[in-house]
Amino acid sequence: MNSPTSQERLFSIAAVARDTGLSMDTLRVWERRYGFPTPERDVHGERVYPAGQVDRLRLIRRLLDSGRRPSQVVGLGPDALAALLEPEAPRSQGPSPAGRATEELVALLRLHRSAELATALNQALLKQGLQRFVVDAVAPLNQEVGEAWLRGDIQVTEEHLYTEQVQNVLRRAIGMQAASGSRPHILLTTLPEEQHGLGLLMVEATLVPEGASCLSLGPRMPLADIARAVEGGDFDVVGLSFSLAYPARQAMEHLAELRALLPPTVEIWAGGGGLRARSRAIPGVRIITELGGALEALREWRQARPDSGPRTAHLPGA
Amino acid sequence: MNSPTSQERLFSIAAVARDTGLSMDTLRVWERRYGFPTPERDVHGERVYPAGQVDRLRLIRRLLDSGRRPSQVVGLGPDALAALLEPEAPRSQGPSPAGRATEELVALLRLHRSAELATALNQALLKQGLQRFVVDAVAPLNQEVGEAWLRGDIQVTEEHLYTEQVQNVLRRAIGMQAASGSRPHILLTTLPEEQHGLGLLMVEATLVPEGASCLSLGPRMPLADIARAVEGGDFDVVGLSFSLAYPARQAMEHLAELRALLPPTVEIWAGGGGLRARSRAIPGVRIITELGGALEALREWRQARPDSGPRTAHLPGA
DNA sequence: ACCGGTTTTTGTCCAGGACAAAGCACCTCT
DNA sequence: AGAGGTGCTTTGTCCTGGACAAAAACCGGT
Repeated sequence: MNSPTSQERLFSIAAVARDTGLSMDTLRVWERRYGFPTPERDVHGERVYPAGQVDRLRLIRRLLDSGRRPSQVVGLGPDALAALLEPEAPRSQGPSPAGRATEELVALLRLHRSAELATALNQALLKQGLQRFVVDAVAPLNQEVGEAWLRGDIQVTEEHLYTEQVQNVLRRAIGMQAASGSRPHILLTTLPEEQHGLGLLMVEATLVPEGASCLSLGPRMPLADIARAVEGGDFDVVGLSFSLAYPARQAMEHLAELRALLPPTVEIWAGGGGLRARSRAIPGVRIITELGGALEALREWRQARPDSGPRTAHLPGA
Repeated sequence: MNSPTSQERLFSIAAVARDTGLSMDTLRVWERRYGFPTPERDVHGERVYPAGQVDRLRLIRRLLDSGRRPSQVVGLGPDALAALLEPEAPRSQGPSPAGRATEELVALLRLHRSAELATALNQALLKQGLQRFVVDAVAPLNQEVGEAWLRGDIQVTEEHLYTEQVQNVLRRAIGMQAASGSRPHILLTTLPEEQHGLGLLMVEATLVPEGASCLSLGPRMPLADIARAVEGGDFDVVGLSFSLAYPARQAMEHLAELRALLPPTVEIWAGGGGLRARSRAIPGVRIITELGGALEALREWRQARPDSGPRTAHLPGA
């Protein structure tokens, strides 16, 4: 009860791993190789990290996520780290990457303005309609929030608040759409190491108005269970979302694995920022690089099976 | 493409850890101590688990969750494991613990009946009203689903589906309630190791109709960030939810830690199945053992500050 | 029957080594 | 000059086998 702020708090290696997203192995090997972090030891000889080093590790994590390599940044002092993080912003200096509306919404991302944020989101939804709302409002907001978080302009709490509010709006809107039962039947989920579930809702919000039957299982579904669900479920498509934070290498690997588990008649659509077109394509897996691509995939699927959907094409010609 | 089913699939230790919830350390130490699992080795000498052993590990995990100890069950053959899992059911043989309505809902928990499930949930909500819906329908359903999952009656996908649907219903209902802005201001979240976010929504759904201003940050918020949010946020209460799956020991520990971080004027309300009244109370932390307790806490808070809420008491007498 | 102390069980952490996959620079061939 | 291969460096993950503390189970005494 003395002075909780003055005496710096200490964290176990497991706690640090949780808070930073770095594995315990990585933390130990960095210490060995780069001389940072330099945890103290408790009575039992176990690593104990002061809060300052944890913060520094978080900065490093941000730099890694934005493309740097560990040898460049681990072991840099706090000031040097800050200097590296700053120049990120002006790289797209001209007209702000997101529209003005987006910026105004970001400004509402403070805890005491949550109600206003909800109102603004709902208004945008009403004005634009669900699909355009997702593409024109939520998607750029997502990106902006992500970047702001990378820069440290936004607190964890505010990022969570944002996620919650958008989720509320999207879920309500999706619920409004009557379940059509028409084809294709799409199973939506993410792989187990995915952290963010928002992308899933965005896809669902895009597809449901088109009359597709989406069944969302939420995030973090083991591969084997996806396969089992598809076996007994009469699905045409499995849709997967990969956020930017997704461990890049594993994505393709797991997709290939899943492809092997599913019957070839079931398509796999995979999308999201975590799938930059780095690797070559996997046969039988459709990579969707932007939100609109989901609509395109849907259209093509229906064209290939003209007997399925109730309202396949709007115009006979185009 | 030969025969994907005949040749058993192989999993890396990391994959098994993800799928079973056991840590890699635990998997290795079990192998050393109990002689199970017995993974093969790949070209590089790394452990490689056949699918059969992974399934067996999942069974073991269930038994551990239901109270057994590793020495009893690790190393048991598949048949012995199944025998142990079976007798769980008839223990509450009489009138089914959950009402009939609950059982009917559980029966809808199949992937191809998701629409019916949603409809049934919504009907129940309309009939009972939000608060009673949470207490009388969702809470027993939660428990029933949890038990069914433990017994293996329910697939992972179905459990996720349930969570998604209930979330949809609750979020919509909560959104309907106009934000009152009146006291108390409650910050709702869970600690980082919490897996389930449903409890949070249930609390919110209970409190919002009473005119409390709830701000939910969703699950998995680091302690430090909770403290930072409260500092600048004008909150009266921090509400935390602990599911049954929460690592029991750490709960009290972390609550004490959080209590030290927050100003003493801010109350902490903690509830959920993860807090069996095992340990002694922490001063300044209110442990809420059942859902109704949240309402009670709210009432007492307002009684202690008669000037705050707009509609504190309904009747002057009782 | 309950309670305090002792023993067993069990998960986590440690050190330090090894290696493959990814990234990167350089070089060659068309 | 660009496409593509080759070799070096970086980096995260996995390995072994040991140690130990917290929790659970046990046990004997009142």
